[in-house]
Amino acid sequence: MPSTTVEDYLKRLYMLQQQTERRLVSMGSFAAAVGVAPGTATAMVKTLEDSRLVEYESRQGVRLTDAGERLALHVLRRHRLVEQFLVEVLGLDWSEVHPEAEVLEHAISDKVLARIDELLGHPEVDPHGDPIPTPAGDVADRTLASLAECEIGQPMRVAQVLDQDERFLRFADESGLTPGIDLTVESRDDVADAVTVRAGERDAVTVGTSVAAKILVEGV
Amino acid sequence: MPSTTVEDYLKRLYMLQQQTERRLVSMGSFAAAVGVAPGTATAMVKTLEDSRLVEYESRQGVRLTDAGERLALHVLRRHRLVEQFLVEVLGLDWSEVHPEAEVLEHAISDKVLARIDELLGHPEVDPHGDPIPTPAGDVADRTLASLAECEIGQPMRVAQVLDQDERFLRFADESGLTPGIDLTVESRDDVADAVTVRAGERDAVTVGTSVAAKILVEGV
DNA sequence: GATGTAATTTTGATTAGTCAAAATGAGTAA
DNA sequence: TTACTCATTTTGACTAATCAAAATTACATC
Ligand SMILES: [Mn+2]
Ligand SMILES: [Mn+2]
Ligand SMILES: [Mn+2]
Ligand SMILES: [Mn+2]
Repeated sequence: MPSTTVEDYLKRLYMLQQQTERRLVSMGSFAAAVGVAPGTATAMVKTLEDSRLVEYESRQGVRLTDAGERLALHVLRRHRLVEQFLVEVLGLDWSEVHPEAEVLEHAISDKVLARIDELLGHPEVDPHGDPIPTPAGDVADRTLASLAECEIGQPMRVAQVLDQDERFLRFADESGLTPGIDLTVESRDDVADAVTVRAGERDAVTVGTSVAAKILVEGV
Repeated sequence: MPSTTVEDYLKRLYMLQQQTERRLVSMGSFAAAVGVAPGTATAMVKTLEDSRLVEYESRQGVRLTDAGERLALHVLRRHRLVEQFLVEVLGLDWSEVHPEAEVLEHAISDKVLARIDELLGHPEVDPHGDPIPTPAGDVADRTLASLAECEIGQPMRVAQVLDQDERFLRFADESGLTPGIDLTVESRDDVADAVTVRAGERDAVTVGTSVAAKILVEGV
């Protein structure tokens, strides 16, 4: 029933909300995230408000209602299950599935989604380690540290990579920074703005802090 | 690049053309097949003509150009491969895949399509026995007889079922009239407008001629 | 040839989604 | 207070896709 466009707006809003205090998202950041002109976002937010999918206070910001969040999580579930499917069943590379899923997430029926979920054995995360919401709309919230802040010298395991960019993901792959890989942070240099990690037998890899911040790890 | 709407118009036009002499399709039948008002079809045909996807002579009819046919066959290929995939890989029933494919055919990239094709072992027909166009746009044209006209008493094999309706397909399934099944036409009664067929050990099944005409068979 | 019918095209409107640019307003600095 | 700045909203316009209903036209019939 909701259009592809509406689904994308809601999904974006959900993701933005996760990073804001009081879940309130400014029109400016919303428009930028969706990739439309500010006035377009204002217009769309008003129609979403009419459909009771968001709450909106002029000049204050916008936030999802419960119905809106439910829908957003449903889209997110489709997106991530599709990504996992494309990698596990069709053998695509994790660096190329995001744009595919961005389209397919709007074309998968509940029935097909359920079959995919089954075929994959009800996975909890997608190829990037992003948690897959349950059909009921629950999202596991692990509190993960990033390579930029975790303890030095402790054995860690990569759990999640916070960037869908194709080039970034290929780089992460080549550097052995993919979900499931065990490693330790060898050193951190604030002046050089760099972090050095070692994964098993591999050569140590040094990356800038902004990249380190996108690799989330859990204790092992 | 072409919209979902354009893809559907072209696919429909291709299928209609197959049934007309000189490949010329009247506006009335085109509009009806797509399910829009006559004026809507006229408007769309004009924009398709601007894109050189169809030839159009006012009050005469419309026909695909080579470029239009190429595109139509590409959509048809996606549609049928998706149907086959849904049945073979995800285990959906052949009676329910058509509407799913009607949406998914617009959301599958060339890359994903190639992987699906590979995973399925390059099938030549979809679950209904419809031929799957090659990537180059070639369609195998078998000349099949239907149960309404084939020879009586000869061993035959069901090759294709010409109706995507869910209820019809469930009925065909229950009657054992699915692609691959061997059978013989026992008798044909013009007065009763009925055809009786027997498949292996099963009880004989009698159907009306209009149904018999939708079940295509090949000699075995 | 005149006329009637039915298919087709044209016209006028509508909805969803979008942008550019003008108008507005809330908060900051003076 | 008064001004200024920058985010936000409003306005006016556009495209794709659609429909209902009026106008046109090709064709068959008388
Ligand atoms: Mn999307
Ligand atoms: Mn992902
Ligand atoms: Mn379709
Ligand atoms: Mn089919």
